[in-house]
Amino acid sequence: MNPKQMERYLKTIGDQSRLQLLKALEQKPLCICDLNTLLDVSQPAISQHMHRLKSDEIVLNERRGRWVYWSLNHSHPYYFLLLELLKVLPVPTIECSEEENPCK
Amino acid sequence: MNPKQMERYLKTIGDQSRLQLLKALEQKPLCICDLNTLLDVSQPAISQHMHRLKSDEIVLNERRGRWVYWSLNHSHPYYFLLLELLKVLPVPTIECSEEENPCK
DNA sequence: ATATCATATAAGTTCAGGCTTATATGTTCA
DNA sequence: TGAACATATAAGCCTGAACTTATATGATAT
Repeated sequence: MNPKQMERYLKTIGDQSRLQLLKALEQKPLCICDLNTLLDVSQPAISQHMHRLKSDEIVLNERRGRWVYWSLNHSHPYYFLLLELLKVLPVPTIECSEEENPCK
Repeated sequence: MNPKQMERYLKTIGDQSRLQLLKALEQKPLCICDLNTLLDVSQPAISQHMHRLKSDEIVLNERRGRWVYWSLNHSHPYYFLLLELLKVLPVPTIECSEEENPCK
């Protein structure tokens, strides 16, 4: 790995919004509308963050009907290093039950 | 640690110039003029990078006469995580002997 | 088929930060 | 003391990226 590639990886995870999204996904796979209850930004912003993470293969996604579910890529070379970083972050509050999140 | 603080740390190390500077310091303490032979940027740029790293306590510095020597801070909470990242980077070529570097 | 809902893409704005050059500060030594 | 050298600070430029709103795409279900 060269410095430029490592910079790219660190810039991808080095964003407070994406760190919170990753922390939420550490618990379980979630769709965009679940993740949208976590941060105070627009739906396109969430989508853009997730695609940035995907372009670096840090997360995986899978469509299930109308929803696209996102999860951590356990096979990423820095998956364990990422877990080490996420360890010290607070678990965010996500609303993903039918009663709480109107998207279900 | 909150997401904003972690973002700050990752942004500090997530720069290809600073990664190369850190990799060089992993080998041994060096002064600005040594580090200046490593990257193709100006002396003020090196100085600014080092002060950014110092403000996050990732490196330490110590004046010895005209020179200021910089070293990794082994007591930083993420020192070992940093070593893990630096492990995969190539060791840069630094000129710091009297013959090679005119600053000595 | 078409309305509805979830997600993605496009385009534009704003702001942080990494560089530059110019200059100031600090140290040594004749 | 002042010249020479190492480093730091100041100010300005330019690019990338993190948002926004508007709109397009894709899937389900009536």
